[in-house]
Amino acid sequence: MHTSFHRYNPMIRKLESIFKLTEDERQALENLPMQVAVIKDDQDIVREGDCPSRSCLILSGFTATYKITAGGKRQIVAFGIAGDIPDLQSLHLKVLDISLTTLTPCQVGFITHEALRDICTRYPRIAAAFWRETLVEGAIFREWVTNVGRREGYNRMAHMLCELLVRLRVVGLAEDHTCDLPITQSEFADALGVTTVHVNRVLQQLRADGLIKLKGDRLNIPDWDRLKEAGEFDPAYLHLENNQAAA
Amino acid sequence: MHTSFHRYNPMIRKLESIFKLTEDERQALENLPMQVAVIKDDQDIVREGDCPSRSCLILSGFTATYKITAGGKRQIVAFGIAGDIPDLQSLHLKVLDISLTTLTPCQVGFITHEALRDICTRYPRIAAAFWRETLVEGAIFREWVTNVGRREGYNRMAHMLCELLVRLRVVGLAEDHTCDLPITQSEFADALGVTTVHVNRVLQQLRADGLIKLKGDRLNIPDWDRLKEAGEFDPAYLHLENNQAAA
DNA sequence: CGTGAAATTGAGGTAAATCAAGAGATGTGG
DNA sequence: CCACATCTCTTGATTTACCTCAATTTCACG
Repeated sequence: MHTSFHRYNPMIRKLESIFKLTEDERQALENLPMQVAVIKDDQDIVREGDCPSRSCLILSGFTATYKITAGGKRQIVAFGIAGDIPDLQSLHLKVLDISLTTLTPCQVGFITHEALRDICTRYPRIAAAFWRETLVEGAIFREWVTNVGRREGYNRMAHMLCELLVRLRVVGLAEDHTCDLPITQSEFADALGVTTVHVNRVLQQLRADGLIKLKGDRLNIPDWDRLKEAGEFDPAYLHLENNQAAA
Repeated sequence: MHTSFHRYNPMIRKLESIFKLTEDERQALENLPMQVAVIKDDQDIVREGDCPSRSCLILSGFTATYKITAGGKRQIVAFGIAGDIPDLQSLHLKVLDISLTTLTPCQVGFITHEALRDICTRYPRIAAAFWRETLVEGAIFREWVTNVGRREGYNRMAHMLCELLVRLRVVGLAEDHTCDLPITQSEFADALGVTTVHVNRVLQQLRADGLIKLKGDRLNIPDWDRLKEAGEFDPAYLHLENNQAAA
């Protein structure tokens, strides 16, 4: 079925960059029952405290996984892009400890936990691949702790931009050193643990230093090596194995 | 076998607080081949970049999972206590993105990935339980990002102490509101993304406010409610389900 | 009882927060 | 198509939480 192949493209593409799927496994993934929905921007998909019975595959658009502190501040703990399943954890953790929102209009596919459990039982390698996905997600969290805990604003932002570009490359959403990046400065602030004002100043500095060109939703990185250096960025934690996107 | 039961106690105890293990499953866990080792304090168990062929179950003692930035700063991204398998990720992620060190003398059990894969194949519920463990670990990382990104030193430290106490309770290493906590101020600093000096000042403030008593390795929390409030601590992210330790 | 690690204290400096205001964008409805 | 609201970005002035540097004191322990 061409349509269903197309739908799953970003996730399958990501899995195939690590595992060689058998024809059977690929078929099983393509035929996973999925309810596709189009969601406006700034809409919560699930909320902290929910007990969802399905998980959400991002087909297009950007999402943010976030928490609100008792003091009312928002911390974004992850950005989601095409191919990600940001709440896959809910397959094994009953109550959600995070909220998930769209940053842009998104096309998402809801897959029931039942269907996911079923495919995991029948295809242990797919189960391992999903497990692995959540482990990579964990590795990214570790890097974020380090980024927020031990780097200054300037380098922190540089690191974030490096990560986003590489992840977008993996799913074919970046050509070379350019990509669409519809994330506002205030959203970056919530992800980096700084204020909007500071994000603004740091971005200006990065521009002035010739490390990035950022205009509207469009990011271009004229000097990848220097940006990587500024962000102390080593893509090893993304566990892309031999994927060229890391280069 | 009494000895092997004893060895696995902390991990099995943790799993059983969530899953009801069948006799079969419990036997399989107790019989997991494990190479027990005693390790001095401040010894790396594995290092970033390693490709280990086994994972490490902590039987006793405290460990830290950390990264070193290009600038030479250390960020601790997790504390490990009895029952944890801090490098279980290496089962599916070939290259380690973190280093693991002992903070105190530790008794650890090395379990080969082969043995782990084998038990996961034969007991899918155990596979799910291990997967779940790594998901809870991920949830803790998310909370740490939030803690470091959005709370001030004082509240950040309060939060950390709350988390440690609850986790120690789960494995029976805390009575009521008291526990052994052999973590130095400089280690707390590396975990919280602040300096040792600042940790010291913040701890003094917490003591002065009557929220904690901390003398040497011994932590006592005279006013749990106020400490929780200061740390904005809600144990939901630890996903303890009905475990009393969360109370 | 000495010795090194851990904890503590003080003084001065800085990255980033806060507060406040304005300038572009972008979109909506009349 | 313009008026108006709203969101995002930008800039400046001031404040502060935390850092840096540098001693000193306390403590654990062989």
